[in-house]
Amino acid sequence: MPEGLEAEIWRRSMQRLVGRAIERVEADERTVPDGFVDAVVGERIAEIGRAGKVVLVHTSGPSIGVHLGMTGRIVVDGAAPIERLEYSSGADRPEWDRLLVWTSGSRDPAIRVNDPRRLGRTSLDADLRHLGTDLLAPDRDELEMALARRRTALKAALMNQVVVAGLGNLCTDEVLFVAGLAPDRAASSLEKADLDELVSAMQRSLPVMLERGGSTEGLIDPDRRRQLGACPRSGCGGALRRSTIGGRTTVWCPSHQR
DNA sequence: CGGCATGTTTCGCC
DNA sequence: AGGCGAAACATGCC
Repeated sequence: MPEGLEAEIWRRSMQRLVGRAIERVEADERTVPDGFVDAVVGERIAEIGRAGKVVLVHTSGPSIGVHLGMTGRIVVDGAAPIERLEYSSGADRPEWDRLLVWTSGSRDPAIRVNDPRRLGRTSLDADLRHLGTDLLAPDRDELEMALARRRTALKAALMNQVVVAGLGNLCTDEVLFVAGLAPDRAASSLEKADLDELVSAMQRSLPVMLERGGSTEGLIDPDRRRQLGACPRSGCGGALRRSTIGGRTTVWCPSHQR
């Protein structure tokens, strides 16, 4: 579920936690660093941030980085900002809880990270300097330089967090679809006009998906990813295709993406 | 049962 | 040396 858009939704929903003190923490030792609990108990939550797909809980002590892997989600004060779990039943079983944070004056955990597949990780003061331009505020020149030095397919480059922080499989397919760029093009083959189109597509499509609820809310939605069928771009008349690019299932329209 | 899944890290090969 | 693709990781679901 989590790409940068989901992380942003959780970041916003966690603003209410600012100012509270962390009173108790339970963590799955396999998904947090050594000494994690002792390092954060007693600290006050100062600010909630985001870096790409990572939700950052800045405290009066260390900064906690929550990465949700493929299937993780965050429940805030007992309420889930994102209920829908596309690739699981949504059962939300207690044994899938990986991190529980209780704060002053709350009965439910203020933060509950639930992750069936356990590919998510929690970090302390992680070095985030290697991340590329953010998916919700793309810097055209930075993106141009990053893409120019890649020799992979365009899609693989965009999903690399060093190139763009926060883009995952679904958002990348959506952005390329809107931009009219083929995912299997060489990343370094983009011309000025292609770059403009790519940045514009990110600026137009990602905020809309964000407001609608996340990565599954684009034109290339989960139903189309399964069923394929006609290209949803008006006047295109092409047919969606499924390919493997950059090791990931890719849905695109060879008719208008070039 | 086989295959697939919104992600990252590791390994081996250029 | 550094970057790339495939495999590994871990678990649930169709």
